[in-house]
Amino acid sequence: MFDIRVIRESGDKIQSRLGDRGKGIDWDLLLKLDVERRDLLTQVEKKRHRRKTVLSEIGKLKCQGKPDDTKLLQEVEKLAEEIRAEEAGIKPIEDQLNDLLLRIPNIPHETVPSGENESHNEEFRRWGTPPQLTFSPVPHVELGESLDILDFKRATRMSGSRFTIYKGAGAQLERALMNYMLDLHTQNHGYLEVIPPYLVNRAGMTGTGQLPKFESDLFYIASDDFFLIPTAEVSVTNIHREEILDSADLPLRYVAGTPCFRREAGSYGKDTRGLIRQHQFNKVELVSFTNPEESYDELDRLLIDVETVLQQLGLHYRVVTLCSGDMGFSAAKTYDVEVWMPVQGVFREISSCSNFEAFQARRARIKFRGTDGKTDFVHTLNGSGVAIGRTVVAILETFQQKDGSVLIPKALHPYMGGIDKIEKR
RNA sequence: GGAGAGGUGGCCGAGUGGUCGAAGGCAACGGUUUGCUAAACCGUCGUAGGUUAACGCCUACCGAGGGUUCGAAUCCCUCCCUCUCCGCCA
Repeated sequence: MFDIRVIRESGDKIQSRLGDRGKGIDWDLLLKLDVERRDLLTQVEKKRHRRKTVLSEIGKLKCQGKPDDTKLLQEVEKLAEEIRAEEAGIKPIEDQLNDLLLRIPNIPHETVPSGENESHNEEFRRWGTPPQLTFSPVPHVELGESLDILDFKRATRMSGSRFTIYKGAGAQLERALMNYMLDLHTQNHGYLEVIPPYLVNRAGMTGTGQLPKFESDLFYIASDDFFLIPTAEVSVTNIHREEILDSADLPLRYVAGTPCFRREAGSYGKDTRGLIRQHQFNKVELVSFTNPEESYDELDRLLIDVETVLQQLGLHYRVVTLCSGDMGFSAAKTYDVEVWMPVQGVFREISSCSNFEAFQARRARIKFRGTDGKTDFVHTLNGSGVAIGRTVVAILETFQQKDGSVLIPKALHPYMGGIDKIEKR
């Protein structure tokens, strides 16, 4: 979200930096509403001031036991009426202005490549090599079913498409990954583990940028006006909503392993089979709150923390810098980490690490107090560290053996109760 | 779900109709004093919006929204939240 004052002063600059992302925004209307609002506000405030003055005069007379001054009473009554009418005129203007502001996406950082879609993303670095298999790899769906660790059919029966039952070693693998990642980030990388709510209210969803624009992507509980979180980013970032943090406490780093719920509206026909795109999936999420001048260092750090997971698991991946057109609404800069999927022979997103700068902080009113006593908005960042379901896919497909079994990466052994291989039961 | 109590500045806490954006305390910050620390003393010390070149000035906010009144932190209504007891439940 942008400060209307900044748009007022340097709207042209913002417009040009937004580029294609700023298409469809009515800048003239924005500025017109801003002027209208301030004019009306000035008028009302003058009248309120006059009213206050008159009221205190009336009060003084009362206290002195003097008779009422009808002239003053009349003036106050007239002012009250005018104020009420003018205030009523301001409200819709403010609402409209606010709604427009909430629908402007964040400005890409200057280091973000410009481009319309993912074909313009830039590879930033690459780690490892694709596994050299002596046979043609089996897709994780068939592998999971033949090992009896994934059950898509029965899940569909009770919940529809894009749901899965994990069974036996499959469930254990999912749980092992979650615990391994949480331990890594808390013990080695200094994040504080939290288990946040999975249901949040409208204000929370607006704070991180899901609302008002992307309501159709969310599962909604109408009876209580709750939304299911599409990512722990929402609840963890909202931990500090409407707070003023102490600059000395920054950066604040949190990690949460939670289920995520996404309607996947508009993705019909995409990744319909398997674990890749689910309505419910588990993810370990990293969230940082930093001082503004430190946020890009923090993004680098966050990215490395995420990459450590894949390196320890021995999964081939690459990091891409998203171009302006492929970035999410709230992000100023995003690195996607893409893991190698041997069956499809492509890299698939397994983590997304973003710096939102002050975009979310402004919406959620998360500030810090500097040593000079002044307050300013923090910068927020987050990254998946990493998506569990897709990690399961990568492990199954990368470490599968000719006999249909799957080797478990060493890093997970302590979490798998001594098993180092998943075999048919 | 039922009954009751309550929501005031970073925290504690006073304030039941006008002079209250709000006493007092704690914490914090600046200063004086001082081997150091501590203590004492003085001062500063909420958020947001508008306006100004700036100092500043103005407006709003005592959970949220309405209402009563010339006037509301204070009275009334609705909602939200917290706490206690009961019910239910893991």
